Amino acid sequence: MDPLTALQKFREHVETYVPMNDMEWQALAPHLEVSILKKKKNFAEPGKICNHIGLVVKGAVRYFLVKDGEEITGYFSFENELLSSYKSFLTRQPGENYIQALEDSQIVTLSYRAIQQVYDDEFIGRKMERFGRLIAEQYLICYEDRVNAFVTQTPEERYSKLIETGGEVLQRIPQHYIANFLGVTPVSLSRIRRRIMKISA
Amino acid sequence: MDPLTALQKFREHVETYVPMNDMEWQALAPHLEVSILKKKKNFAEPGKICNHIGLVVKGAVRYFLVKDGEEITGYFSFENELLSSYKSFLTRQPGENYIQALEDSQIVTLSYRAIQQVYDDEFIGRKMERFGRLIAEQYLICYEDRVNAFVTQTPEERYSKLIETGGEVLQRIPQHYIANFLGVTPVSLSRIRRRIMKISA
DNA sequence: CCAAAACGTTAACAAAAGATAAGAAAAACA
DNA sequence: TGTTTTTCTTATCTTTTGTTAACGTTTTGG
Repeated sequence: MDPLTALQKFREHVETYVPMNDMEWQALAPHLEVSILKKKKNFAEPGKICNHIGLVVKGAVRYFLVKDGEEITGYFSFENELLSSYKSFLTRQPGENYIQALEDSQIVTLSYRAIQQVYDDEFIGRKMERFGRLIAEQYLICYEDRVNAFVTQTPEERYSKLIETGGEVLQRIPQHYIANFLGVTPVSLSRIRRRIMKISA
Repeated sequence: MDPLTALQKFREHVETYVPMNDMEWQALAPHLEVSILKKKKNFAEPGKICNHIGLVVKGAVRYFLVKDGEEITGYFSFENELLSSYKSFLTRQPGENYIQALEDSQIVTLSYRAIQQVYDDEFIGRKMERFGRLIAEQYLICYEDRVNAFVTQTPEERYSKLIETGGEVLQRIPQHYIANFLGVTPVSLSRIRRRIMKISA
C-alpha cells in the first residue's frame, strides 16, 4: 500500500487509544518512517539494540531465538499490531531474539530517539505519553494472561483455548511455530492434536 | 511503620522513575491511603473488580487462583513492589485471582478513581502519566522475560536460574508455591532439586 | 503446651513430553 | 515443470512430569 495510507493506519491505531486532531497528527507524523520488510528479513537480531518500534500495516512477523541450534518461536505480530524487541528497545541493551518477516511486510516505524522526542514535546508529549502508557498496559495484560496460561493450564488446554479463540495465528502460521508458542515441541503438538481429534470425533 | 513513613516510601518509589518536588508530592499525597493487610487477608478476590493498586511497604503478598479445588500460585510481591490484579484494575472487569497477604503487610494504595484523577490533573498529570508508562513498561519487560523462560527453558533450567539470581522468593516462600510459579507440581520440584543436588555435589 | 495443619521428600505407577528418525504430503522456487 | 525444502504425522524409546499416597518434620494456632 502507498506510504500515506500506511501512515494513516498508524494514526488510526493511535486513535484507538487517544483522540488526535489534525494538528497533533501533523506534529507526530514527521517522526514516522514507512518501510518494507521482505520475507525472511530481520527487524531485530540478537546482540543488537532494537532501535525501532513499529506497527505492522501489512504482513506478519515472527519472534524467535536460537537455542542449541534450533529456532524457538515465542510470538507473532500481525496487521495493526505493534512490534518491537521491547526489552531491548526500552532498556537500550542488546536483544536476544530475532524478529523476522513471515511474509513481505510493510511497517511504520518510530525510532527510540524519535519517541523520546515525542514524549518530551510541548505540544503532543502529554497525549503521546498517555498513548505509550495505554499501549504498555495493554501488552502487560496480554503477557499476564499468557503467563497465567503457562502456570495454570496444560499444553493441551492451551491449545484448545487457542482453537476456541480461533486466532489468526492458526490460519497463517505453520504448526511447529505454534508448538513453540505454546511451550511444547512440534512432535508433541501433533500428538495433542490427535488426542483432541479423537475426543471431539 | 507509621503512616507518614509509609507514604514516604511511596514517594521514593515514584522518584525512582520520575523526579518529584515537594509541591508535586503535596498534590499527589492526598490521593493515597495507607492500609494494613493482615496475614491471609485478601487484597483482591476472583469475581470482584480490583479497585486499587498498591505498593507493599512492608510484608509480602501472593497471587493465586483456585483450579479444581487447588490453589495455584502465580506470583508474589515483596517490599517496595507494586501489587494489583492489573488486568482487573485496568479493564474494570472482575478478576480471576486472589491476592493474599503472606505476612502481616502494610500497603500504600491508590484507587482507580484516584489514579485517573491524578492522570488528568493539570499540575501533576503529565508527570504521573510518565510514571504510569514507565511502571507498565517495566512490568512488561518482567513478563516478557517470564514468558521467554516458559517457552525456551525446561522447569529445571528455570529453577536453576532462580537459584542463581537468588531471589528473595527462595528465602521467604514455601517451595510448593515456587513450584507453581515455575509451572510444575511441588512433587516435581522436589525431584528437580534432588537431581540438581546430585550434579552439583 | 498440645493437637492440627502445613510442608517437604520419597515411592510407585500412569500419562505426557522430549529426542530421534522415517516417510508422506504440501509448498516453495528455480 | 520438476526438484528441493518445508511441514506434519507417526513410531520407538527415554526422560520427565503428574498423580496419589505415605511418612517424618516443622509450623501454626488455640
